[in-house]
Amino acid sequence: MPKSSVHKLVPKVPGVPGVGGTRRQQYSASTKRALVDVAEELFTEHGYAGTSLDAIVGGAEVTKGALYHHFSGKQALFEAVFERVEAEASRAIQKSLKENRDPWTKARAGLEAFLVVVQDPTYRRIVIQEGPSVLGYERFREQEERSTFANVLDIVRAVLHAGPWDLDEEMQQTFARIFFGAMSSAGEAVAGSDDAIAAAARVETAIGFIISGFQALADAGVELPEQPS
Amino acid sequence: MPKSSVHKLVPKVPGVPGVGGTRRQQYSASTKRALVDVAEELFTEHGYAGTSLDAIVGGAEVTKGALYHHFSGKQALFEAVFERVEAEASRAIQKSLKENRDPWTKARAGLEAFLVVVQDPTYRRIVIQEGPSVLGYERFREQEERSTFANVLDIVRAVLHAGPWDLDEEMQQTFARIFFGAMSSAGEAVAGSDDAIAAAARVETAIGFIISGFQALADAGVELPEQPS
DNA sequence: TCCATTGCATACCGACGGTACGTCTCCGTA
DNA sequence: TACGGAGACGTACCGTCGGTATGCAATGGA
Repeated sequence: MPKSSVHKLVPKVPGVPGVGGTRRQQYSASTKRALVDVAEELFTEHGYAGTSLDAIVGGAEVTKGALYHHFSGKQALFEAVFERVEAEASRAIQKSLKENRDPWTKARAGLEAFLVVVQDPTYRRIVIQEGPSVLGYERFREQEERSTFANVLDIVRAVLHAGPWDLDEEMQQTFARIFFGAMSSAGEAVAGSDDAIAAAARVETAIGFIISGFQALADAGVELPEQPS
Repeated sequence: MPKSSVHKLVPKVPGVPGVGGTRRQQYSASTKRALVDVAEELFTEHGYAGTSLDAIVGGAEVTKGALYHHFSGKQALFEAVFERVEAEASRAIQKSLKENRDPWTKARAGLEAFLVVVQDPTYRRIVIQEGPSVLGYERFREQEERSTFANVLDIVRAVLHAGPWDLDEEMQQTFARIFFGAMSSAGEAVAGSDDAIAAAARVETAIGFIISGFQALADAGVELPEQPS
């Protein structure tokens, strides 16, 4: 029963042609999306190792032939899921950033958005929990670098620029790394808490306090210690 | 050739008896340690999924029978490795903490020790990279809670206590989580950097700056914002 | 000396990731 | 309209690996 391709069940709609390439291409893209959809669901629920390819292709009502036609293997399929989840998270954060202009409030808005994202079970499982292990830390870092981490870097740049400090690129990256890790870990604490709302409030208070420390140093005109180069 | 037990090759030393139980117990403990040793090495090098039990028992010169006699399965073996790596890291950090008394310098010493630990490839791979995925986040958190994280919590308590703030338990935990995540992420940046020494220096500068922010707020007598409870 | 227990070795099973190959359908071209 | 090729799968199969069942020999207490 699940052995027949879903495409044959979808009749052609003659009135709406050519919006996404030929019919073949549309069908192909549809099965590919179905595979990623099911994989995202199962990976989130049972983890990477706990999800068999048979279960994925069964859920998508195709066979392994289809899977290996679109992806080079299980890891590549996971990577596709990973990228989609990451991209969506990044978009959500960027959206909240555009609504603010002042660096300090922008930072707080970004923090709030990140805390929402990190409570999504899919993001937690796919990106935070399984990501480093499945992709390896190198590929994981590369992916993060141009999505969620990029957002944090933007915020940090803005905040640092608001102070009297003139930091080189690497120092900005270091600060961004630190805050990114802080927020990831804090997000985990929030997501794992019994009362997520209260936990999120505590995190916002704590990081807000740290930011206040920055502001205090900025107002006092405190310089960074000398960098041995 | 690797099928014969190593124990038979070790003759009894009659002059040194009873320091670790009977001969049987000594042999048993020896093979168990050999398994954990080899597992730690292979897990570090090839990861959890990339390491087969055959490779482990081959390296330890025993068979799967021995492995399954001592451990309930692959995951249990990993857990044994994990605990040992974590315990050693925790010990290293605690040692550096005892050498300092002032909270602020204690914090900086702890940071320095942590940055050293996190550069150990074994710790990175076993604890940070594979830990959450293999153990699941719940068990991972439980383990961290009573080892490395406990150290960070101690430091944070000391620093917070040095200020004019009176924070409840949960708020202290929140701050500790934040700093723990910050240092983990920073450690990753250090370990993955081309010039680890320079990167470590940048991290120390950055976190030192954050701590300075705390000190500034403490000197100014700034209170934490109201907590909605 | 006896024998139950411990500590392992051996043989084997099922599941899973991956591959080889066959087949059907669509689409451009003559 | 006929057709040939390529894309998009389906099917059967293989090797590996985690885990299990069972046997056996050494050990050490009685």
